[in-house]
Amino acid sequence: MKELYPKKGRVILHVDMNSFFASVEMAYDPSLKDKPLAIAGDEEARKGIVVTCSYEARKYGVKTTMPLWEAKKLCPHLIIKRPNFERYRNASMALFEILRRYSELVEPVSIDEGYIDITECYELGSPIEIANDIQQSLLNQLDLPCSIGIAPNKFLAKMASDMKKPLGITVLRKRDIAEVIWPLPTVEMHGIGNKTGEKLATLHIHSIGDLAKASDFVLKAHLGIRGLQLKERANGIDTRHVDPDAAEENKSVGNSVTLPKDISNQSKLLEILESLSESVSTRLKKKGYVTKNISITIRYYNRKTISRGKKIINPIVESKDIYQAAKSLFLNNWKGDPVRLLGITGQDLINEDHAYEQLDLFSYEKAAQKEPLYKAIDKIKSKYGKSILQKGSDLQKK
DNA sequence: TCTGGGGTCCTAGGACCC
DNA sequence: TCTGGGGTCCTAGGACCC
Repeated sequence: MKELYPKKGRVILHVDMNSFFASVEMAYDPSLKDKPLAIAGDEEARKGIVVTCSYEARKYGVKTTMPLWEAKKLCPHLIIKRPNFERYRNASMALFEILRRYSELVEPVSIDEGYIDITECYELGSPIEIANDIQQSLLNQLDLPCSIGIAPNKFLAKMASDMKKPLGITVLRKRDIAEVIWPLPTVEMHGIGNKTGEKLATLHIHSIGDLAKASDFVLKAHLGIRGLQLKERANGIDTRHVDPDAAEENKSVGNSVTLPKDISNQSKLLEILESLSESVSTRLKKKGYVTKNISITIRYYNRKTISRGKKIINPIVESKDIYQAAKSLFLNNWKGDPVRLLGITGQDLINEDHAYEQLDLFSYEKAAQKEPLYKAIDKIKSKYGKSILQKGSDLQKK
């Protein structure tokens, strides 16, 4: 790893697709081009918020997360489409394939953005030429527009890609920071949201420049170590590497639904938990995980939201086991108030190939202490299937 | 007329142990 | 007649991002 990152400076690109979902829809149906388009859920089912919208729609003031009724008021002829995530995932895979033609060091960050380390790609041209080439390729081959930031590190590349949209290419050097970045309000900074912005304002820190010069002591006291990190970023310092494997591993897999109407009926709520268990189970299996921690989320009629979770000794993945855990969490914590949203998340994920190692250490020994060996094995067999039994018989030999 | 769904990371506080 | 000071693990919640 070290030889990949010698002392000399890096050249990092941040590629950020422009209004990605809307652009994908336009690529599928060119008649939508140059029209005000919003991707949004079903209003009747209380999912009517704008997920993404075209630049044409933005001219009317339509914005992401805006309720649909408000967007329609601003732009009465707004075209509305339901999200089609399979389409977006396919487009996403295609675009990262294109990016990997330029460098192996591609790190997807989300469905529509990623970093590329092109430090070693001098034979492909200058950084600006490479960025241009990437932008044109995505446009010609996928009909998808993007903005690209070019900088010596991830943070500055990210800030740079935000500066010109759509179809921008922006170079941000260390020496430009004071002029370009420092005058911006703190909330413009990646990593600072409204809450932190407000907090900083009470400390008389309004611009990114204020943050860059703020006292370590004050930042540490009010924001913890995160405050010191933000200050470093504000000074253009960011030592994170572009890691192609970063997005490979999941830390959690969850599903949630906002209900079309608030529900107080227990058996209906349990039915919903059951179907959520199935989708979480399916997704865990598809990704090859088992989980050691199930948590549920309950959002009430008044939007008050709680989460309750518990560790599970024996990793699980079957939907009936997930449902079992979710159901008991729910019954132990729900007091009968109308529910707006339910969710189930599996955390503490383990690759299924490693799951039996965990079994060896925990359930197997524990079960064996309390009951005859054959019974313990039966139990494990019924829970985890034959593949585990084979590992179990290996154990027996020892 | 309200405010989706998928995640990650961090932290505070309690339990527990030495 | 007073109750230290670590460390770790776990849970719940908050902030942030796309």
